[in-house]
Amino acid sequence: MATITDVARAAGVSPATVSRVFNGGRVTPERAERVRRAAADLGFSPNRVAQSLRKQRGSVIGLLIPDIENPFFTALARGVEDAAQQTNLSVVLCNTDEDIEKERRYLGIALAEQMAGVIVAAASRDRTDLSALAARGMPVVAVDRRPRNAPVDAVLVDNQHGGEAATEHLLAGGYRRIACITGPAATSTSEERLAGYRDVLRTALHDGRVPAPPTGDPLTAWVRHADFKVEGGRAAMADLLAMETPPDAVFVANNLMTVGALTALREAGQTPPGFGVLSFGDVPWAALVHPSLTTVQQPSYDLGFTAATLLQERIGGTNTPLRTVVLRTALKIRASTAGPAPQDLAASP
Amino acid sequence: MATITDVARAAGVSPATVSRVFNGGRVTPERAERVRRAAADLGFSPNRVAQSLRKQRGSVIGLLIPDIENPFFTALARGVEDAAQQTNLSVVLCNTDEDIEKERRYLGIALAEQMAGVIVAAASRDRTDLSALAARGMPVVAVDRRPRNAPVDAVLVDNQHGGEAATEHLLAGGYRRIACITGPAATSTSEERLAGYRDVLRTALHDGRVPAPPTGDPLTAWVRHADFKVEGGRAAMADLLAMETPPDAVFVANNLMTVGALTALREAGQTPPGFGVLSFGDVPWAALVHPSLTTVQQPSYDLGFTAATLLQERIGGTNTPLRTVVLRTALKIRASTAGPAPQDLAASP
DNA sequence: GTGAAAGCGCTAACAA
DNA sequence: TTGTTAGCGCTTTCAC
Repeated sequence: MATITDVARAAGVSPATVSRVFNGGRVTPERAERVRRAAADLGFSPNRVAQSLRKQRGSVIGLLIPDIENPFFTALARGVEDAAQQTNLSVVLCNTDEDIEKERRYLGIALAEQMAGVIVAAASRDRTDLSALAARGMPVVAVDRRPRNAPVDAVLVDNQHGGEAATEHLLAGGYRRIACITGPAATSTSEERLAGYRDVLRTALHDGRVPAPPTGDPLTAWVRHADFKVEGGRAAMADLLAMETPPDAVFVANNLMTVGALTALREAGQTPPGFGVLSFGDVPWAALVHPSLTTVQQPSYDLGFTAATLLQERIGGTNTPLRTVVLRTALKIRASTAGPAPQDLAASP
Repeated sequence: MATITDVARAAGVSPATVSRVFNGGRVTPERAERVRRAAADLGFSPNRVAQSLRKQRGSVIGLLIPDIENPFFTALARGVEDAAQQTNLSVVLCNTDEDIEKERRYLGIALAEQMAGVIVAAASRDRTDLSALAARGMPVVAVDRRPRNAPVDAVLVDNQHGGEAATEHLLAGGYRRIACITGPAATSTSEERLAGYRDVLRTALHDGRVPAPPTGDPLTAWVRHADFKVEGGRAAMADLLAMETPPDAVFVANNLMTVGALTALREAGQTPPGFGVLSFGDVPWAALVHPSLTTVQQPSYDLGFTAATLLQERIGGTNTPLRTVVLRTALKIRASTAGPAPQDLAASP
């Protein structure tokens, strides 16, 4: 592998000059040309490791996501990658598996590899610790999920609003016993979507538009926390269906749990829209699901693209105050929430 | 950030001793303990960039895959990651997008970052160029797809056999006009799966078990090449259905194209098993697809795990001759190939 | 505009 | 077993 010194010798200049040619320093055109030719001849390409060591900063950005098998995050990753192309930073994808320990390890690696910056969808709102990076002055952008008390830029969606819109829509469709399957309580997105659900439901209960469940806190009885995975969604839905007074619709807080919930419904012989189903986030290959699913659409790609853009600004040295960008979701109405089955309507008082 | 020199000073030893403590050199227990304590106090963790520069080899392995949005590859990636944990190498995921140029860039980065090794699912059988890595002595393992003439270890599945089993099964189910939607001709997996289809079909034509299509080469008439993506599968299926004598079953060479093909079938008012559908590779969230799909199951996770294991052996310095590991696929029979509709049976002579 | 020289943090060869 | 020393390939003063 040719080094900068080899090129310098071949071009009859000093290594410093070669470096300048490749980094936009001032060099007379004639010598620059000689250097470039020599470099091409030798197949030289600068050693990024040496560059990183010397500059105390690499040209890789780390992207920490909790579930590489969730299409939401792969779309987000694509957004990050596309944005990163612009500055020829490369992206390292790290799958944290919703595991705080794995996440901690990867953050350590980011530090040890002197990465240029990190984009993180935090495994936990409270336990994700970004302080070491901050201390080192490494730029960090939080994406999708907001870690508490971390002094970082953030790119999020309007989760609460999405949760509200979803629940309103189910109410408007005639459903009266609306359940919610949300994610881990330690995740900001879970809680915000749930909060949206609760706010709308509270009002509806107050108005008398909706009956209270026979037992328990009406804002809790039909709520289940799961793990954002398919199997978790299935189990939660099965649990809801086994209740004495089961719900007649469900708002599911992410795409994979919706897949699980639909499976459980089918096993129980229920189908939308007789039983209403609304998913936060598009279900992958939803075209194959019948009936088509009403969803709160997430701008997953843009989430990634925006985060990478902000990060690159910081890496470039921007000193603006911390920014939080909130991207809009949109309710996409399809068939799965068209209204409860007639017998259900008759049965409700 | 504390350096090895800081730790050395704090512990009253030389930097070399500190290095030895962290790399398994011989150090008296007492001093080793002092070093460890000092390191802990200072929050020291070795600078991986400096390590890489000095050792001329990093602790990152590159994984180049053609489509990060395909669950087959994300499962494979998980396998790689899990295997890599064992030697605490980290994995950089690079999405080449089936684009030979992007792939070339990433291979260059692998070199410039002095990665420990590379696992690659080649974008092209003929045009993927691994020679620069070979020249540099960087270990490489090909996974899923075999690049031609590259002197590297490979981990593959028995594509041809899978294609044969699939076609046999459709024949046995009573389908008589079996189409094949395969991937790009430049990809080894496409061609091998197609070869399996053709071999079985050729025999069946010869035996007279199957009628030749009215026009064209019987081994080509019902074959379509697409791009391994959903939309490509949809278009290919639509094209097949528009034929004067359309097929009555299809063998689709990958999971995403199957999603597309199913969409096209639905649009045309056809449903399995009346129209037989068999997918090479599991369709994501297949549980939601009705009827359930017969598939050639791929060991995607193991593909990745095995590849990473081989790679790590090479990185460790194994000098065994080149190995090709072929993993078995398994035909998983479900409902989508249960046999053609009665009227079709009646109609065929 | 150019080159000489120092040094980023670490490890490996050698000497003690 | 331990320390000293050199150097991985690059960028960046600093002097010219």
